[in-house]
Amino acid sequence: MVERKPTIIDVARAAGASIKTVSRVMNNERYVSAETRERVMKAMVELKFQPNRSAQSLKGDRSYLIAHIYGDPGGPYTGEIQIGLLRHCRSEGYHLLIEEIDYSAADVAERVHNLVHQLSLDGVVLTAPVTDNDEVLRMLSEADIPHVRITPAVERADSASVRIDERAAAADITLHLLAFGHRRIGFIKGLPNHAGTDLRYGGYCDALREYGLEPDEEIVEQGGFTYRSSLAPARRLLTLKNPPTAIFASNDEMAAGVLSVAHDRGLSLPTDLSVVGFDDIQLSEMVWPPLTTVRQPIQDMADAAAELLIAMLAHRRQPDGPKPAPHRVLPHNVVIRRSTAPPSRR
Amino acid sequence: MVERKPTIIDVARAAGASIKTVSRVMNNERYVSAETRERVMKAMVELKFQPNRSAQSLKGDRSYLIAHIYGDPGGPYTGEIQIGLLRHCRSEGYHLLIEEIDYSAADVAERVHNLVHQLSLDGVVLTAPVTDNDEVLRMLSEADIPHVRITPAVERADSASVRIDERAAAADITLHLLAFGHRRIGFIKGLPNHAGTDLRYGGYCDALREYGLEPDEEIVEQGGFTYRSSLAPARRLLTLKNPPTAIFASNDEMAAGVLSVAHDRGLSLPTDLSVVGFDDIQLSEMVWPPLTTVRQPIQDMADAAAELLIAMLAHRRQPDGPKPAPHRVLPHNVVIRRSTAPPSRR
DNA sequence: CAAGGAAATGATAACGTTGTCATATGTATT
DNA sequence: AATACATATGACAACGTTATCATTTCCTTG
Repeated sequence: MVERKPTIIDVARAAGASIKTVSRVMNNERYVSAETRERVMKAMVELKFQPNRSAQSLKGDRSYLIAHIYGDPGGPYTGEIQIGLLRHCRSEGYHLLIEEIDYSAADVAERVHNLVHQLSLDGVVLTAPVTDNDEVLRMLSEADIPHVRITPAVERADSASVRIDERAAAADITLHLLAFGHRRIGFIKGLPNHAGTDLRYGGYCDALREYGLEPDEEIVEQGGFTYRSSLAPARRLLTLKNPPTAIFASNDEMAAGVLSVAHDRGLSLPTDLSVVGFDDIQLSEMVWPPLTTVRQPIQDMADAAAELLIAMLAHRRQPDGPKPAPHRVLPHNVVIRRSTAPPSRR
Repeated sequence: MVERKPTIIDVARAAGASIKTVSRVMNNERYVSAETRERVMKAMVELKFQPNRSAQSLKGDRSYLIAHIYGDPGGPYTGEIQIGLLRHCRSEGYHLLIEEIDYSAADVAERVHNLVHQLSLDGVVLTAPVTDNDEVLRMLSEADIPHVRITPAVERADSASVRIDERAAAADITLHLLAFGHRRIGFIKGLPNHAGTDLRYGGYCDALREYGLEPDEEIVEQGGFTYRSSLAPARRLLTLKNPPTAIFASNDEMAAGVLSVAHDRGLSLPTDLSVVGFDDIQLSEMVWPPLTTVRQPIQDMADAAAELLIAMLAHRRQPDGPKPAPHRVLPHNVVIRRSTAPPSRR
C-alpha cells in the first residue's frame, strides 16, 4: 500500500546510468548525450519520479519555496496578492509560504533572516508595510537574500520592486471628481507608517493645486486602512457645517465605511455625496453603489513580483543569462462606477 | 558579513558534547543528565542555533510544514481560513503553505500525494470542496497522511474534521425570517458539488415545514457562491409577479449580490426586502445594510483545525500520549444586523 | 561483592540529492 | 601520429540532521 517513493537511485538503475547522470538530466546540465538523456527521461516518467525537495535544499541549491511576508493582519488586499503570487509560482514549480510578521517588533530583521535560513527559502516577496523597514532591507541586502518588494515607495538600488505610480493615480481620481465639478473634496488618510499614505495624499494635493485649490485641513481626516477606522472620520466630515460634496478614502475598505455612514445618515448616493476609493479590490463592486476607484492591478503586480523573483533566481544560478530589470511600474487606471456623480446644487 | 549559520556540530563543540546528545536535547529525549542538558541549551542560545528544517525532513521525521489545500479560487472565505490557520501554526512553530488545486482534474489525488511527498509535508488542511472528493480522501487515508477537513459534510471515520451544524444554522436563520412574519422566502443555492449546498437548503426547508409551509420551487434559484453568480437569480426573483418578501442567499457574497440588485431596482432596504446570508465574513458588515447572517466562526474553525492536526502529529510521534478527538463541531449563531425587518404590508 | 540493568554518552550510518574530481572517449589541430 | 581539448560518464564526498548500536558509568539487588 505505502509504496516507497522512487529515488534518483532507482531511476539510475532503471536507466542503466549513474545517479550523477540522472541528476544532470534533471537539471538540464550539459554533457549528456541525447541518447542517454532519452533513456533517463523515459525511466523517470515510468517510475513517476519526483525529486525530493528536502534533499535538494539540503545541498543548498534551492528549495522551490518562496514566502510572502506581510504585516497586514490579513485584509482583502493580502488575499489578492496571494492569488497573483500563486498563479505564477505554480506554473514555475515553486510553492508559496505565507508568513505574517509583526513589523513593529524590535527584531523583525532577525526573524526574517531566521525564517529564510531555517526553511532554506529561495526568496521572499514583501508587501507594505514590511517593505519599508530599513533594518529588514539592510539585512536582506547584506545576507544576499533574493527578494522583491511590492510597494509604492521610492526605488532602492539594492532591491527589486513592483509598483504603480500611486501619486499620479491619486491625482487622476481626484481630477475625476474635480472634472465633475466637486470643489470641496474630503480626504481620509491611511496609516502613517505606510509608504502609500503620503503618496496618495500627495496626489490628491497635486490635483487640487492643478485646479488652483489648496487642501483644506478641516476636511482631511486620519484613518487606518480598515473599514472600521473610517467610520468616525466619515461621520465627522458629514456633520460639518459645510460638508464636502465628495470624499476620497485612501483605500476601498475605508471607502466602504464612508458609504455605510452616508447610507446611515439617509443620504442618497451618489447624488448627495460622491465617494472614491483606491485599490479596486473585489469588495469594490460588491458595495452599493459600486465604487469608483483607482484600479491597482494587484494580482498582476503580485504575478509580476513572482516572475521577477523567479527570474532573479534563474539568473543567480546561471549568471551568463539575461539579468532581469529590477524595477517594474505597472499601469493603473481610474475605474468609474456608480459612486460618483456631479455635486447636486444647493 | 555572511556568517555561516551554526549547525548542530558547532553546538556540540561549544558544549563539549556529541552531536547525538545535542540532538537529544533538541528533541526532548530521555537519557540526558540535567547538567549536560543545561550546557547544551546554553550553547544553543549563545550561538543562536536553529535546526535546519531541510535536514530534519530529509531524515523523514518532520518538516514543520503544513499545507492548506483548497479549490476555491481565492474568495474571502479562503482568506479567513488562512488567518485562523496561521494563528495556530505560528505559535507551534509550524509554517503554512497554500496550494490551490483544481478539484475537478482527473488526477487530483495523485497531485496532492506528490505535493505531500515532494515537500515532505507533515500534514494538510482541506477546505471545501476538495474535502469531499472521494479519491483524495481514500488516497490520504491509504497513504496515511495526517489531515483535517473543514467541511460541513458527514463525518468519516478515517479523517478528522471541523465543522458547524450547517443544517441547523440554516434553519435558525430561516426561523428568524419566519418569526418576523415572512412567509414567502426566496432561496439561492450554492454550487451543486459543495457539501454545504444541500445542508443549507435542507435547513431552510426544515424551518419552513416547522411553520407548516412547503418550499416553493418558483422562488428557489441556483447560484455559484460568488457575488456575480447571484445577480441573475436575484433579478429573476424580484421580477416575479409575486416576489418574495425575503431572500436567503447561501452565502454572504451572494447576499451582497442580492443587495446590489435590490438597490438597483430602487427598493428600500430592509423595508421592501429582507436579505440574509451565511458565513459572516468581513464583507458582511461592510455592505449596506449590514447583513443579518449566520456567524460561522471561520477563523476559530481554522484555528481548531490546525490545533487538531498538530495534536495528531504529536500523538503520532508519541503514541502513548492522549489521542485527540477526531471531530469537532463548533457553535454557530445568528447575527442580526440591519438587512432584515418585518415584511411591509401591501 | 558480583551481577544485572538502567542511565548517559558517543561513533557512525543513513536520508536523497548535487558538487568535485577522475577517467574514458571522440574529434579537431599540429 | 601526437597532442590538445571538448564531450560524456561515474565514484564518491558532502549537506545537517536523526537512528542504530556500542560503550561507559552508575546504581540496585541478591
